[in-house]
Amino acid sequence: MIDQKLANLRHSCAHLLAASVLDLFPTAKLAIGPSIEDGFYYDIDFGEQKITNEDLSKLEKTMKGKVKSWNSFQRIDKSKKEALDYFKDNPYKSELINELSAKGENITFYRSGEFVDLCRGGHSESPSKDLKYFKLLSIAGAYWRGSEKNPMLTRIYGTCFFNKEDLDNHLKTIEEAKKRDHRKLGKELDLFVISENIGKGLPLLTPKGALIRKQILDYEYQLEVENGFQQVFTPHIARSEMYKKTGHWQHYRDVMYAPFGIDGEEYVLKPMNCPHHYMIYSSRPRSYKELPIRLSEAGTCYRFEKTGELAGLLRVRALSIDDSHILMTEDQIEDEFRQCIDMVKKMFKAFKLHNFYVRLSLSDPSDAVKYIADEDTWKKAGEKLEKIIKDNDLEYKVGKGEASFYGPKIDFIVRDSLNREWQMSTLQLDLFMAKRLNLTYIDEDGKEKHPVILHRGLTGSIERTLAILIEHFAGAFPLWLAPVQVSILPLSEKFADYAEKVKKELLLKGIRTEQNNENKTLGLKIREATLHKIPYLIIIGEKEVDSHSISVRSREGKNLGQLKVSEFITQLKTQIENFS
RNA sequence: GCCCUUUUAGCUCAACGGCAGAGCAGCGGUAUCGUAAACCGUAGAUGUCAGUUCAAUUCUGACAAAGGGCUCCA
Repeated sequence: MIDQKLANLRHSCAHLLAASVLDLFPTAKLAIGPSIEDGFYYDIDFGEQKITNEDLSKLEKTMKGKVKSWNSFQRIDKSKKEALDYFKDNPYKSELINELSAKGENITFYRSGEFVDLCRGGHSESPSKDLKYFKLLSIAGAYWRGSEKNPMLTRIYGTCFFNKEDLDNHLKTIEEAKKRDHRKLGKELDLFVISENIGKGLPLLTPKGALIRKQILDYEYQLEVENGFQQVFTPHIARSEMYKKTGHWQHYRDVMYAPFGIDGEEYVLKPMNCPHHYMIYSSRPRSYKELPIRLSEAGTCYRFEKTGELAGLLRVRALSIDDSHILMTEDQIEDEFRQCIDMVKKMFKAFKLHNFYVRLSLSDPSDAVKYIADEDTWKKAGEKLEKIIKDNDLEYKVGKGEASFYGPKIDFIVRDSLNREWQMSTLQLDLFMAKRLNLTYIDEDGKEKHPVILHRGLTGSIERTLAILIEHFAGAFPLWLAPVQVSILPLSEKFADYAEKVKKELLLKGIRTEQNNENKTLGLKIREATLHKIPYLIIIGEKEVDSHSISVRSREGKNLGQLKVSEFITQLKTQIENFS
């Protein structure tokens, strides 16, 4: 958590920015300027004027000059009328004032130097002394009050610290983080490409990228087998009619691609796997004895994401969801959730992802059109999930309005290299769909009942997971995930034959091995392999050939000395098997 | 989709409105080498389409793609 003093400093810096903006752009209209996790921003309506990055340094200069006369922030209480009068030309402030007054809250202004702004307070006590180490970072667009129906304001982001060292460190951290950006590493390590000819948001996995994907899926498959899941396989399209029945047509239409005709029937690309799995369930009568049925598939889905939303592998238009649908009786809910939570925890441990949090995603009753209407069922489902979270000792935040249209969910959120949050695992409780599609089972009393459905995404999206893992490991994947595990570097062509023999031995034992016979110096070969983050290098020269051994070097630069091939294989195997 | 920014060779970067230049990678050779860059040679580019101009990589506009945000979301 950010301490209040720093937040106050940053908010004060937002005031300073706003005052300087008015100096340089007198007709600009201020909206709001809060402090945020890594700094602050101010949203401003510049009207017809355009502001560019060059203006940021001008603004910084003005801020540096202005702050010298800012000795304090003084509170000024105003009546609604006085306040509205002061901001009569500013629709944003007026809107805020009217709202505050409607809620019966006090209306306070704060003065610093000659600048006065509507503000609830929380400032630096001596701005002229403390407010020195700041930087304006970027210009962005942001809709007033976050709604795309409102006008777009210009948002200026900045950051601020109490001393130069903290500021420099922060800026350095941002630079460092850019180096582990999965798009940059994806190119450098040859893991995936996005071709303009194929289309945006449609990543192509290269052999190395595809290998990591396979490793992830193989791991999950093993985990699922241990937990009683069964794999299915389903096509990428389905009749539009199906989605009209599920309600996706009404609630999900804007991310589905336009339908196309086959034999006079209307079809769409599937935006999720649920209906396909349900139809497997309903293909024959089900007994309560069969439940829970856990169907699973890494299914590729197609979603229309707006251009501006696409981001490397983190947000794509064709995504593979490691999707499962568990159909069960009501009294199996707790056990199934517990099992899935354990699987998620285990998987996160295998990926060494420790920095994640849990979000209980509920509906937002004020946005009723977004959800299937039935308040009682929603309430019941939400309470059930909250209890499950508590029973499993998970710390959580509540995400109002984050639910799926068919039910609340437990989401697992991780961060990327730029500290942005991304949802990975998701466990969704669905008390609606079985009834709606008339999915049934015969219970012990001989009566037909509707199963409860748990939608489970283990990583959520394989593409996103790949991106998160690339950034998390900075490309240096643990041995079990590394696309190339060992590279053999013969000192010269003379040793290529012996190297070939060693390579065969490793390949035979399932170690992913490459051999670099290029006519290059050893130093260069080591450099290249290290830059490609290959976990182990085997160096072969006269010594090794003579003693029937190999020399091993790790990607960290450690010389592990000379050993027998069989010893090395044993070491690798142990490491691979005990990764989690 | 919207706001801001960017686009020069496979990659990283140069070039006042006046002949587009380098390093690495590639290709052809030479050296047969002991733990992060051997040496010589060679080929390769201004995102697309308009406009202004005697002259455009450079200025203007449209389009495309990419990046940072907003909205949305796995």
